[in-house]
Amino acid sequence: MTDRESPKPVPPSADPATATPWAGRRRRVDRQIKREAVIRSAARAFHERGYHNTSLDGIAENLGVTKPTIYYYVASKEQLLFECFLAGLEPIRQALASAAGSGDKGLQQLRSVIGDYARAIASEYGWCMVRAEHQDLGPDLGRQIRAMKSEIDQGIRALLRKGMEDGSIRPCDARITAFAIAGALNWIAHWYREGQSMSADEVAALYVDSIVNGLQPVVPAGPVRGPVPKSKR
Amino acid sequence: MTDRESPKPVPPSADPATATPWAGRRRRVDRQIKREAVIRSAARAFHERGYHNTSLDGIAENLGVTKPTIYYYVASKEQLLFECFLAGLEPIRQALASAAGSGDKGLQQLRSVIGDYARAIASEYGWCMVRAEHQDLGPDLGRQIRAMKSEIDQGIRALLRKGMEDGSIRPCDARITAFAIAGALNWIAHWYREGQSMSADEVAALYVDSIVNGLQPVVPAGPVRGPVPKSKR
DNA sequence: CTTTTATGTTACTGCTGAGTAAGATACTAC
DNA sequence: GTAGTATCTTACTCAGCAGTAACATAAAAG
Repeated sequence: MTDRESPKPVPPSADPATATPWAGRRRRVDRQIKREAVIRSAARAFHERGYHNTSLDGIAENLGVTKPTIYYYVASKEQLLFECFLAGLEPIRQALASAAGSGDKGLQQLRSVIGDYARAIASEYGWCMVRAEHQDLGPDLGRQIRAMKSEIDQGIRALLRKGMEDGSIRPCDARITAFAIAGALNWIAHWYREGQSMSADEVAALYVDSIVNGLQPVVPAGPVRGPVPKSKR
Repeated sequence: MTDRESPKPVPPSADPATATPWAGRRRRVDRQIKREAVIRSAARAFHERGYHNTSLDGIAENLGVTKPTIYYYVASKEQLLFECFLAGLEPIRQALASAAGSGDKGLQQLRSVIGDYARAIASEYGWCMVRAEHQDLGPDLGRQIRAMKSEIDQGIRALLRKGMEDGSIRPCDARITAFAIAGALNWIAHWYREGQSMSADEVAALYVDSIVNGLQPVVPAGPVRGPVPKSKR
């Protein structure tokens, strides 16, 4: 057949996104780095073709490697999706944690979380974080994912309630509003592509504005509170 | 129940959701009805287990039938997903069309669309409408789905622009805002389940409120000309 | 009753892709 | 050098499932 001599001609990838630790001849590169490269490559592939339409052979090929190598770094395809999920979730967790650390009012904390959340979803792992389904993972990992998603949800609801208590957020149904906010943000994974017209920061800013201010032409109920620097006045 | 004398006596099967036209002994039932039952059953299964985790054998079993029968009514699994998508999309199309028919201002039209959209997503086909991926369908059907999704998106953007022109909607980025609105609504498919605490109408109303009014404690600048209440502070 | 057609079934095929066993090769340590 | 180990490959197995062929039966038509 077309079986030429196949001494793997490693493609010297220029784009850091396609870069692979298997580029050079060295074999003993930090294991952790290779593992992360596997996860990263998987995340990109899942995002592009969807989890079920992505084969491990394909992921391996993108890395210039064969399938068993994947298994050398990761236990299973499920595990791989799970790791991608974790990578996408982590920044969101941190966003909630750091917001809680500030002494700001509820609305201001929420603004900060929404911005960070938007940037996280726009990242490579955003899609996996949004679309990792418990149905695709065994009962054990499935439960874990559900728990973590719920944790984020509860965090947003808590901020909403806090804002309602301190008067920075108008009274609303915390459950539904949290769903609406998360949904709006999660959807970013469906249309945003890096390197297109808008940067993640720009998207984040517009989302904050959109969610916080809604659609109506409005007048703030009072003088701008809190640490709103140099912009107005 | 309120099931009156119907020309189609399907005695057994209590829950109308699980009802199947293959219940009785009669074979010659309206073909269209059976076809719709297949699509409906598929939609439910896709929603529960995900498209790729659902086998046609399973769908058939739920209907009390075997797989080749499915193929008697539908050309392929892809086609089946496509039909579910169409069933979910149609009400949204109608919502946009009927809103455009009214003489209302942009914001009011959008309110109406958001409500109808929310109800549509909460329906059985909502999940399929949101989650049908062009990657799961061949190039032909994939293109069609993309086109229709884009059509909805453009419809929402048009309403936003209209509202901005007639002053009923504050100035904003139509593209991003449309994405945020659609995302918030689409997410309903991920958490809403019929027969739980909230009806689709209640959800729809809360979504309209949330999207239109945002989070800030505000006072509409619209018809009410009165001074800003000093309730706060 | 006989023929035709609509509707279903049983019993397959064939492919794709996850996961594995066993062995090869390069790196490190001694 | 040689032994030991980390890393990667070739070459499989095996199950699930979309899709099909060929046959069966009920209803309608003549």
